[in-house]
Amino acid sequence: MGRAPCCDKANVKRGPWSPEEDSKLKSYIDENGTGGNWIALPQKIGLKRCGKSCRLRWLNYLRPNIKHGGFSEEEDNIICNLYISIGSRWSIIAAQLPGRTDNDIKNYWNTRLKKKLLGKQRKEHQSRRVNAHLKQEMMKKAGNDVHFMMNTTADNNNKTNGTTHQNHPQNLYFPQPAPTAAPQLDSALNDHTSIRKLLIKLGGRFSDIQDHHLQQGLDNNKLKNISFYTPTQDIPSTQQVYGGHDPHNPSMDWFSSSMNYSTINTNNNSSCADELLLNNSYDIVDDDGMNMHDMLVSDDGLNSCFPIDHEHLGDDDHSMPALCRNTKMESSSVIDHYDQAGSSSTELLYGSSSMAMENESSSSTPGTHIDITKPSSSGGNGNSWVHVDRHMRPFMYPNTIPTVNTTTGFGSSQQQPPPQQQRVLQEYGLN
DNA sequence: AACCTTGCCAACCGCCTGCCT
DNA sequence: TAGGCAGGCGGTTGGCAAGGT
Repeated sequence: MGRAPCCDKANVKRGPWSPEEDSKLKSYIDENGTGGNWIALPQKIGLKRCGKSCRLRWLNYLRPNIKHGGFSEEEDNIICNLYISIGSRWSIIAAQLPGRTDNDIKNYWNTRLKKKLLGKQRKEHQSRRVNAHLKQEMMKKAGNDVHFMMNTTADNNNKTNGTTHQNHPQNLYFPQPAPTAAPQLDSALNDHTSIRKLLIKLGGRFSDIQDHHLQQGLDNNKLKNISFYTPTQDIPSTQQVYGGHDPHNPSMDWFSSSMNYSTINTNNNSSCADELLLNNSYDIVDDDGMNMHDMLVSDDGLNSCFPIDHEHLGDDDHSMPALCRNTKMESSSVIDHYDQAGSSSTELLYGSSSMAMENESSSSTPGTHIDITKPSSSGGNGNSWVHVDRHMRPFMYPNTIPTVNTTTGFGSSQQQPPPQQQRVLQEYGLN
């Protein structure tokens, strides 16, 4: 036996609201408020509507300062960012967008934004496949013994600085061709996963990184120590942004709206920890110029990681670090190294003693190279180059944004969000 | 012109949560 | 402490409009 209905459905009107009904409801609430009882309200007004229906009508359409349609790019970004972090918690998302209702955002996401993003993803996917194909073709032509970048320490000082680092690393060696191949989405990916993968490429980060890596075959147990931290400094004062940080329950990750490859001042004597700016993400590009994925450097220098997207790697790239955990970005740190299957294999020594930084004479030269020395039992030097480019500092979310009460609509700046929402806001550091 | 498809979105449904008695 | 009730919320539906055939 189900729950009793909240009202007598036989005696209530359903369907679209008439202007008269709207007028009655609005004028009554303007004068009297709801009286804290939506169920009783329609009887007071003489409306043959369910109390819940009245509440919804008020919240979604009649209350002041409601905006409909015309979502801005910034709002899109915020919605995407929050969706990545907390999923379909529309009321929470709506609370961060003044004038927007959860219903509006939900509809907008389901009908437009999701498709818009998937459309972008198709283009990216298509472009990536063409790039990979071109790379293989070029490698065949060049021969296996030819390297695009020399990786011996002796060569480092002789390199011409900055000549290959000006733009996005994916463009360094392989010009971006016009897409010609038919788009092919990975049929194994469901809608949500596709969006998440796309949003990673757009600069977002998932809090539930376990899910992401599990999809790539990594052992969940190996990921327990990974933490992402939300930056807390250098918040742009003019940008309306939101967010939070809970090191034990990481949630609000970053969303970098664009790339900006900045300088990492490097010299042979400095440690990597000094040079890789904390709270920034970096592209990791292998020595073939292929973008492997992003690296995140946390605010305490710990728990950096290299979530490598194997989809971008060629067959010969699987020996590159798939994931590095508990990494302190300084001298002689050891990075756990997992292969694509998630098995712990070798460790990478990552520190200034084994790190030969490309000699960059000018601080305005974007990018740097970091030599990751792979220790071997024979003591040999298994150098391989990764290219590190700094992303633009992502916009971050201070905890100072007043919560808009979408649930009552009254005196929104005065009232607290309902308990459920308060709890979730607190959980995600949005209160 | 008629029919069909698609997109959009207002409104509803039903479950969950928290408050009150 | 348990049960009832109302609020809150996310998923889903249904109707309308626009576009396509």
